[in-house]
Amino acid sequence: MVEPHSDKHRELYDFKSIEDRWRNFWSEQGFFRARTEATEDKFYYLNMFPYPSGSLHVGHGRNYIIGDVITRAKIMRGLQVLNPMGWDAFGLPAENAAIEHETHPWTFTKKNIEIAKEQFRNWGVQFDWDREVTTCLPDYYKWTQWLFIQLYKHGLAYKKKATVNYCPTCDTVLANEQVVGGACERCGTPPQPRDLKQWFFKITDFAQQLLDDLDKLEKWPDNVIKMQENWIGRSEGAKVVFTTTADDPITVFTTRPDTLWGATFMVLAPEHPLVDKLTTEEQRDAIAEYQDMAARASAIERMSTDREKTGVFTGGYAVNPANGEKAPVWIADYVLMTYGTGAIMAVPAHDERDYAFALKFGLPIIPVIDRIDDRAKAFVPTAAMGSGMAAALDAIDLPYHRSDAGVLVLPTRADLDAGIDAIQSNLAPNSYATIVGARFAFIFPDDVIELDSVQSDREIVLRSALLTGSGFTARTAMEILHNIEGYSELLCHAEYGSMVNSGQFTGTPGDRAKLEVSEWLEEKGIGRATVNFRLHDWLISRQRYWGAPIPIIYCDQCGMAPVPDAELPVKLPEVEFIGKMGLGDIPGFVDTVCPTCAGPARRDTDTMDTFVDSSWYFLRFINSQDADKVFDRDDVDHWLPVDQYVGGVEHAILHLLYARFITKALCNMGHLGFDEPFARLFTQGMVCHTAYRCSEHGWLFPHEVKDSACPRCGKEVETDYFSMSKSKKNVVNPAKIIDQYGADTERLYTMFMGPPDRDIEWSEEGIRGAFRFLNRLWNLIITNVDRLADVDATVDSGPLAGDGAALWRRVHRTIKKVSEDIEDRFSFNTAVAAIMELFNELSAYIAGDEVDAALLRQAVDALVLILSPFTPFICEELWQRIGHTDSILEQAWPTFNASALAEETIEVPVQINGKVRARIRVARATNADPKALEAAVLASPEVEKRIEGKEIIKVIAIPEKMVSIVVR
RNA sequence: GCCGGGAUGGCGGAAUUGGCAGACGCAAAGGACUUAAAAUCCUUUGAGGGUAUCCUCGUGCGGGUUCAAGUCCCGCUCCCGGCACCA
Repeated sequence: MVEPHSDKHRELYDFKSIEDRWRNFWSEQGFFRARTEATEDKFYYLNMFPYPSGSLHVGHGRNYIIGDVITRAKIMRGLQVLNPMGWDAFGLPAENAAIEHETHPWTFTKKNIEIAKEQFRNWGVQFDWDREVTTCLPDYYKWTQWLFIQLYKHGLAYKKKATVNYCPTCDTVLANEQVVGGACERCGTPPQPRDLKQWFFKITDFAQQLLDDLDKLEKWPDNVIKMQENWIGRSEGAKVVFTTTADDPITVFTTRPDTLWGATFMVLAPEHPLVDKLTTEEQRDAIAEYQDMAARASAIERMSTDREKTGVFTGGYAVNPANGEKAPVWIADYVLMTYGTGAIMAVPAHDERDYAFALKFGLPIIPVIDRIDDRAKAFVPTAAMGSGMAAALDAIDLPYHRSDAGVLVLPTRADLDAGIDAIQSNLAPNSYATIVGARFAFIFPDDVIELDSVQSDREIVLRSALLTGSGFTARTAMEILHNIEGYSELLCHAEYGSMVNSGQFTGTPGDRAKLEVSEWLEEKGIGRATVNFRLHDWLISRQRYWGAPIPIIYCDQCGMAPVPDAELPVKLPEVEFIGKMGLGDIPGFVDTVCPTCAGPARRDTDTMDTFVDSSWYFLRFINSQDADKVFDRDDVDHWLPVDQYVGGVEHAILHLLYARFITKALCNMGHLGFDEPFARLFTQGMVCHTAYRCSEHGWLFPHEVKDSACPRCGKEVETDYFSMSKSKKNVVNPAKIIDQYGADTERLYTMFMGPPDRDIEWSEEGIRGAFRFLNRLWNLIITNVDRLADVDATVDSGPLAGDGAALWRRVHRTIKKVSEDIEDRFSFNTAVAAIMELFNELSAYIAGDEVDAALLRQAVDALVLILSPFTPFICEELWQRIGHTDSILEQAWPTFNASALAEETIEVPVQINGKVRARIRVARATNADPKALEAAVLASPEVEKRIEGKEIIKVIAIPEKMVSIVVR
């Protein structure tokens, strides 16, 4: 380490005064003000804008510091950078806070915005504040309403009935997130379902496009792409129409039209509209009771997947169009009204759920798809073993298991006939055996009955009952088989095998079956191939105050009409205290005049989902100060798509899907020239911290816990890592860190602590490490300011040797690495590590005997420049101290000299029999040529010694990598 | 259940295209400075053995491919996330 001559007078790293000096500098200089009309290469960086809920913690900081690092580097690259910020300010928490404090939601929101802005300033995180948007202000939501009207005019916004959760105690509609554990989050009352007419956006029109265009998003994380795929949930199948005992037919969606012949019953969702018509008088009470229970159960919560199947027979029947069989119609809550048509054809032999249901309620199960693995099992109960059975089975040489209960034979498809023959001819009188898998049959002494139809199912049950006598309870053949040990895995499968027991389609191979049946359905006019999506239309109506009012007017004479553009925005009424009510409860709000006939009319009293506000804000930033139009088409086309979008993975589905949908919709309408809003997406991980919890008194602040005991009851507290949140009392306040160590230290540690896409634990020790590094950096440069004065940074690398040459190479290698890590790899932790390595080498070099002044200058300049995006305050200060007069942001990002990357002599590891045994230095030229490299290595004394007296089998020489020698 | 992602020293993590495992930082131990402590600086630090120059083992587990595997293939275990009775 350097021994500075004037140690006692050395200036200490006074981060407070340094950071105060530069805190306003960058924004005052306008470095972060993007010129909309600029023609240089642009870079639109965007962080997901926050909901202003209170002060931000160090975990939030991670998000914005990433953006600040990237944009500072891009500015130095000479790009026209746009990094705007705004507030996703509508929503429930503000409304709740307003209710709690008896203030207006805006009061709460405004205060939080001020706090957050000050926090950004303290972090040194810069935005183009001239473009700030706040979704709850009329100059923004005017355009949210404009967007609604555009969608309405293009048929993409429509009204229909939907169920909401209504809390009778609070006398208000609850948002889904207000229903916690099946009860109102505030009063604990179970909510009641209520049907209201509500607005929807027709996102399903874009389902296929939203799915297809995921392929375009090459620079999105795979997991987000997958989540969106799952959410859209495309599945290919067919719609099939079943006639019924009521007048109306039942239409079902199935992904397996090839299993139609096995559809032995139908199941409707309890709330399916046809239930009423199909229900017979005898069943009416039972059906009503079940419907009631289902309605309540769905409100209480989705139960786990593996709960027992329940359901009730309606008394009505449908007709299977494939084989004319009567299929009883049931209702059950495992069929969802919200997917497909709300009705299914149940194929119990090839669907686990239908199988369980059929078994429980005694409905016939007929296999119609062959096994693809050819496995089969035949069971002969001990009582059915005739005298010759054992010998006969031995004779055909099949594997079998014997137990007290009987013999379980394992034939393959080829042995089936021989096996059945052997069993049948050796059955004891009045007994039977069974076979399942590649073939389903009951083997009676005088007959073999295949389980191939509902009739044969009945016949089998009758004959078995006769032979068994009293105690026989099975209602179906499959029920008999289900009770035989060892059979269960062969009774139901969902593979695509050849069709069997399916009339003229029997024998159709599995890879064609779906298609051929679909075509046949279409020919017969009883169905057709259909694509179904899990994605539903987007319900945007909210019965709340704190949101953008839906700009629709209802007139008794003229019907429904949008508010004319000139009358936008429809402002939220300014009322003192809102409480739990919606707009309908505010006197005077609904009253308006009809835009068509000027007669009295009513306003829509709902507000829009806050996801609508955030589904287009990235467009508004381009022309946010334009009061006359939402955006300028040319400007928006130039600046978008967003080059880099960064935010939490919790928005991987809804926000990103809605933003993509709105972009596509606006593009279709001709408002935009692009149809994907975000070219590149990055989702950062959360910052976790220890949280303390007492089983009795809940979450505790760390300072409350002494000797891991609860301060109130003395009980031992549980500790675990959780992402920082106020409710878990484990947030780290950046103000405290900044006060103690400075913003640069927080920034450096935040970027250094781990890969940015992963969750990570905040560590107090880590912070001190970052602080120590900045102190070392400060001390080294400040104590060497004299040596740097008036030196030109142009290095003549020719005469450099030894440590000098090594440092020179390190400087250039580090520039390359840090550039790639920041701009391409999103690997800030390794960029910081590389800078630390450069610093360590620089320190050692300075402490040495010979110091090349130009090299020192170049190294220090480069170090300060490439570190500056991470720690802008200290770097800006040092930059001035070492004699520069311009701001760092006016400097070009340093470039590396390619010739500096390669060393003159390179150390080549030598493996002998797979283990590294030596390292040989060879010249660069030698290393480039495999032959020369091999020769040089074999000739080296160290290697010679190692392989002496051994036979060389093989030598692999890979230039730039290593040499591997195989000896014996 | 299905779909993603992950597992590397005491800890956070690095190894970018199959090529020297453990960069960088933290923590710990020893030393220097100090009356002392803190701060700072120096040294050591995957495990085991020889204690020198070196050898053996080692990236969740079990196999495999290869001159060479944290990295590729097959089969598991555990953890995290998403979806979940989706027909």
